[in-house]
Amino acid sequence: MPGSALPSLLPGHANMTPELTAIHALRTGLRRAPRNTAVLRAGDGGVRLRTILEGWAFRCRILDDGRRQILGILLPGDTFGIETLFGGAADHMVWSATAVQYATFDPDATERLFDDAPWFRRRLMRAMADTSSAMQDWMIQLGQCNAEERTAALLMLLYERLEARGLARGHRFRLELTQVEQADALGLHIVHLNRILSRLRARRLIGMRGPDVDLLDIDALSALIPAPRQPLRPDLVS
Amino acid sequence: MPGSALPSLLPGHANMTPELTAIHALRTGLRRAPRNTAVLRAGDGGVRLRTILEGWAFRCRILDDGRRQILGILLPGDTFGIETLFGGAADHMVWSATAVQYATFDPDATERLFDDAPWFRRRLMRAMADTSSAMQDWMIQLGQCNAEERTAALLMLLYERLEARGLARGHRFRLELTQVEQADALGLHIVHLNRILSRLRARRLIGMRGPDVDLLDIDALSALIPAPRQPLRPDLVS
DNA sequence: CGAAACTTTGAGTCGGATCAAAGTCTGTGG
DNA sequence: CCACAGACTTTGATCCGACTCAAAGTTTCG
Repeated sequence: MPGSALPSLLPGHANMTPELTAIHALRTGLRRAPRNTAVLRAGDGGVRLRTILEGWAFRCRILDDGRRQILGILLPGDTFGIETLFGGAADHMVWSATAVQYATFDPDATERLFDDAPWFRRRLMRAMADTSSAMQDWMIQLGQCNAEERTAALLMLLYERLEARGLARGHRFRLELTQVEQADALGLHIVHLNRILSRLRARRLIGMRGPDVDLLDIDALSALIPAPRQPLRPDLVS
Repeated sequence: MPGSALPSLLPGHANMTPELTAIHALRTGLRRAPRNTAVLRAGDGGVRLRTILEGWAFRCRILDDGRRQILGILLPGDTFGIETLFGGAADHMVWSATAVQYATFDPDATERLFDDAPWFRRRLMRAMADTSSAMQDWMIQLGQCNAEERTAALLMLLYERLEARGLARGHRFRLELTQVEQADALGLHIVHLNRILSRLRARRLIGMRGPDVDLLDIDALSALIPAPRQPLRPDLVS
């Protein structure tokens, strides 16, 4: 899906373990970007590890002729730019969907901690693996699912992610993406997405008033989303 | 795209640097799997780092109702199962497209080397980042490109990857995937893929005789594939 | 030689894209 | 506070790319 549940690399103020304190110390800056600006550009070199503190952003790639695919949605608490830690330039761009606040990490201190602290390495690598896994979830949707399935999956996923970090409850949330952006995440044309949303509304599966989404019938929505095939239990096969 | 250009973790016999020798020492086993079997199952726990030595395989996910998306194609030299190094279970399955031979790595020794050798860590993380990047390449194709663009891109990509490791030349290669598999990689129906291939053949862009593919008109094929928008040069923008 | 797997072709349908235009919202400046 | 412009959403009408169903060829392999 667009949007992965990256473990936050930045602590709140409660539950400060030594590790979180160490991560906190890497924070060198707090930046703001207005809506609709590049927060990280493809090709940017150097270490640019960042965590969204407020607002929504998304990772995306753009083709020559302007077609754009949103690769993942970044919510408060999500970290991006991990790939810049290993010498590669950023391979995609991060764009703000709302005004955002994000924390930047000191490149040298981060690299040092990465080299010295096994727990930090594991945490980063785990974050990377999670992002990969989330992209795989979304690839199967893009390749195999129809517009309705994808749309339902996106809405459910965003709610779950927001809910998990206390940014939404009661099956309601504020969807901080325009329909153009949603369509680019889903690989659909806006007009078609709009009709799918109308249909879901007409069937009372969701309610929408402006950016406010209400998942009225979670069961029905879940039923729309195809489940992954349960892997065979490893101990039951050779 | 399905298929990433993973740096090989296994050396040939020429150019043995100390690092490659160290990696070589991690190899504990050589296994064979017939065509059409699971080489790595989703949910498999424990460290299962492996390198394809011979044959083709692919990473994939499957939905309840049988729909399958191929996430990446593994060629000789490609390493998979990196994500199993960080405590997570494998989140997708690896399936053999031909009979394959693959090397397995000793889990404990691998973890030890990972903890002790910065160069090894970087190599693995780089491999992971490359896989991610390749998946992003393919996501934009799945979401934004039509059947012809995707098909041309897949064929070109496979040739380039094979050519880079000396497994193909002269714009010819043996495509070791059935059309069903190609279709599952491209997110297309077989019947439609078959027609796209016929059309490319009729236009003399490609030649196919059985599994043997010949990219007859590289320029025309490249022209079909939309280019990524060049990132703004970082030094030219703020 | 026969069965199973795979490829190819035909005909028809449908989901989603495209083109066009009317509404609605948002923010900005007067 | 209002007016206006630009961005965004919604709806209608039409078209085409891709899917579906069906069946005939072809290859592969036991």
